[in-house]
Amino acid sequence: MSSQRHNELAQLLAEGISSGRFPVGSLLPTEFELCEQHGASRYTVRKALEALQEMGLISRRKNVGTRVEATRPAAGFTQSVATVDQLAQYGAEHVRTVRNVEELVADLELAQEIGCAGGTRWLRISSLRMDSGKKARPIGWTDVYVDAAYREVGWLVRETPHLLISTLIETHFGRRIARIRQDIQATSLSKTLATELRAEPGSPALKIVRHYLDAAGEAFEISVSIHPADRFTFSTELLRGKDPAGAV
Amino acid sequence: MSSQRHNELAQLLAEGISSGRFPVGSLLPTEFELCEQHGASRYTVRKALEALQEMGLISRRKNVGTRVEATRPAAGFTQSVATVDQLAQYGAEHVRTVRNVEELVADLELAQEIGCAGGTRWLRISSLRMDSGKKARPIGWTDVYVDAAYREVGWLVRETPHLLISTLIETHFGRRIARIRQDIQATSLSKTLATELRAEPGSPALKIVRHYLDAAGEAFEISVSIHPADRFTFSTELLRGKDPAGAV
DNA sequence: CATATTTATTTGTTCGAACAAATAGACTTT
DNA sequence: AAAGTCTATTTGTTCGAACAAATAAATATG
Repeated sequence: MSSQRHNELAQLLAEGISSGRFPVGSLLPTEFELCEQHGASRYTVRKALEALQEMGLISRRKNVGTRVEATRPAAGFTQSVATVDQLAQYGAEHVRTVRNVEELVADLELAQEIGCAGGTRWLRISSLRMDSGKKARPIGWTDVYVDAAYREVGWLVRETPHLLISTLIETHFGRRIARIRQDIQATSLSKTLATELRAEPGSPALKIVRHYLDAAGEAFEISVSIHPADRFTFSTELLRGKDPAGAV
Repeated sequence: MSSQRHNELAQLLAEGISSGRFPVGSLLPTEFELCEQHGASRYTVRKALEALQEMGLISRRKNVGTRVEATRPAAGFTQSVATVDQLAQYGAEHVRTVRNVEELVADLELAQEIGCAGGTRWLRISSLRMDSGKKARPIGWTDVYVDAAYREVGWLVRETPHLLISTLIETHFGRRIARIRQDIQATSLSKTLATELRAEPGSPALKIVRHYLDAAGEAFEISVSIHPADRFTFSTELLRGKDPAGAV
């Protein structure tokens, strides 16, 4: 599999670095020396060094050489989400069915659950997430708490069952999401929710709480989603970033 | 600055892609064709394609060619994780206690659970995650499946209870993580796990499955973590990126 | 007709060679 | 001694060539 020459070499060197044979701050042998020492072409040597460089283990400068920077990779991974829909993992095939819209004041229990100040006013929009088609059971229940100033979305929301509420607020009120905080927990289904979702009471479920924050850090929308365990998986893909600009 | 041949070529091709001249899903000219068309060596062409590949604009397969995957590099909201530790949300205050190391062949059930091919060989390292201090109950159980080729980590792992196994593999074997896929589900605790974790059997728990993939997309490590609902919340913060390339 | 087998195509890996660009260190000049 | 110049060294870029590995498509085989 990975027994290509440059992979082997990279591994060898990485080992030498982590073992301390090539201490941080010291210089590795030059490319040509490495060629001789390992009987490899310069291409192979360079490809191996390239890998170490991407891991952030070494840096290189002309007429200086290859300097050891770290004993182990500390590179960054990033998740990239193009749209908020994508974050919520609701595609066009998922539709919202609004079950209840209600204005309320956060008591202590609610404040605790969604992490807001007690006594604040919210519009709560409760809805089922359906797998657009058919008779299938819903994939989740969502309570969206919207800053009471935007109570008009309570109307809009029924007309556009495929749009996310956060999108509605962004487009209709111009309040731009700057940051989203997302907490994922396991929980078990309450009796009332279980009947709505046609699932077993007490069975395990995924609970996702999202805070939509503006640039000032104020949460103007908070959503709480409950998904029965067998109907929803939250998937994330993290990619390693380049950052050739040099190390931290 | 970037007037190297391969940089120019990369830019040219990226432009062709975003303009629609090379639509998503279509195939780019073959390497040799690009050589002729642009009077460049194959090395130069490949280096340009490499760059596009890292941007996620293209994918490549032998005897198929170079397929256009996206018109522009993904942007929008990004989560940034500096280290793999951070992703796992294990800080220095969390320590691993290895409970079992075992080599096994994936049967259908396991293949299903961790999403690998049936019949593949793995080394399974089972451990408890402790809140470094004290008498507190463990925060989770982790089964790490490592490509059987790296069975030696079975030893290393006991000597360095604070290092993540993925880090061990990167430094000792030079196999670089390019991508991490993470699936989060709700589940309920089995009897055996419940006793290990000193929790109620059948109580809800968070199950996190991570695939550590190399550049070729092959998973060389898979971890399955189980956290009792009340002891662990998975938190994520997404920031809106700039993306001057134009909006969504 | 279904199943191996072969073949052609395309990307992946490796080599050897040459010149370019940067720069540390030695050398020269003022 | 300070400033500029040269030079040797080291990484960076580019070329040309050859073979390996994967695999889609064509062909042969049962």
